Amino acid sequence: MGISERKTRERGERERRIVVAARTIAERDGWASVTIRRLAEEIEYSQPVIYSHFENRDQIVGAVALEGFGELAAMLRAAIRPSSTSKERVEDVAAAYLDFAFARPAMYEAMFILPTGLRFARSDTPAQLRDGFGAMATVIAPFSKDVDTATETFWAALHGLAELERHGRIRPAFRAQRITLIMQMVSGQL
Amino acid sequence: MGISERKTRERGERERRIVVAARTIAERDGWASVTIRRLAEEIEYSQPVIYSHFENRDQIVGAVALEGFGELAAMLRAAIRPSSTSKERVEDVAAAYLDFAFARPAMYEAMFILPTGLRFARSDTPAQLRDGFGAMATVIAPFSKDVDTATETFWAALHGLAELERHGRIRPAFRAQRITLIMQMVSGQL
DNA sequence: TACGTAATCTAGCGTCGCTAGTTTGTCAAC
DNA sequence: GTTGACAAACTAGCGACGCTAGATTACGTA
Repeated sequence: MGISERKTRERGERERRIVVAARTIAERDGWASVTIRRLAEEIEYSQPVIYSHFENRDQIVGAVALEGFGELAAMLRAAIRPSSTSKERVEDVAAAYLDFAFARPAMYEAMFILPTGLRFARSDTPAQLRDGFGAMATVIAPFSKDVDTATETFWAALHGLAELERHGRIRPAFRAQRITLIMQMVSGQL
Repeated sequence: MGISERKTRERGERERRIVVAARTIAERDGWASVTIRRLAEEIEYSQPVIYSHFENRDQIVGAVALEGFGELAAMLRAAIRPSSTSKERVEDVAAAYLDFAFARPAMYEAMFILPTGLRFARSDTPAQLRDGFGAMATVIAPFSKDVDTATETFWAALHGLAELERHGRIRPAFRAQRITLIMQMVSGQL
């Protein structure tokens, strides 16, 4: 009988609609506007139905963030062109990272600022969470013996640049120069 | 007549008590526990009194954050020892910055994560907000022609390290190695 | 057709930020 | 000393939040 399969499928589709609604509202009106009541209205079910899909609001943010990590990883990988030099690759990945952060501020917030219940560096950590790191590690590898530490530092530098610029605390006009300095850290020379 | 002076003074003291209470509660129970109701109870006045001192909750967070910027600046300046080499100074300031972030997570959150209504890079920007940057610029200056950009990048790297480690996304055990890499960025050689 | 379970809903609890409207306190003029 | 005006502080409550207990409806199975 395909009945229970249909139910499972419909349930999955409804969950998707919740996540899509959360993301859409967040990107248009900010995360403060993503309320359980509003999501329930959006999917045309009552509020408790939301809680049959997610334990709490944070987990909904987490579901959106997980999508974001997948998309960030894809963007970083896409930025790596085979024809580039090793240095250009690092530069391109850095630029792609910041582009992502500024083009999708709500998504970036879900991924790095808001509580999400996501667990990093564990055995059950989803692939999306590892993949972005992997993309960065790929371009960092040629420059470092301790790739993990170098990648962590590279990532941190990019994250800091994204956050401080997003909050208006460093000058947007000098973004390229700052990336150049990051390059210097990675490559060990200018 | 000293009556109005007394009133002004008492009003100022009450405002201090609000800020101190907010900070104390935040450091003990997190910012979510800092509610207007709780602050009112703490200072033994009704809730509207809080709003005669601050426009809204964000401004209270901002007042605490402002204190934090002053204290961070002081800690960074204290980390600069006259006997150190230029490189050691950068290293000491970096370590002091991260120490601050990890020792006072609630304060760091108020300063860099939460909405505060504070305005940076403006004519009316308070001295505290500029001073931490100044301390970093002091130790960066010997290594760079464009001190502002280099300091921004240094600051961003430290902020990123603090945030990613605070959220458990990079390995605490490798903090020193990451600082070494930041040094490399600053000094242009290992 | 009757039943038991699963799915969904209504209604509401406790809490939040914030504020309208009222009461209380204080000081100056008569 | 009484009265009136203004400032200070209070009570009470609005609308919204996350979340949930308990009632109701829909539906596959016997």
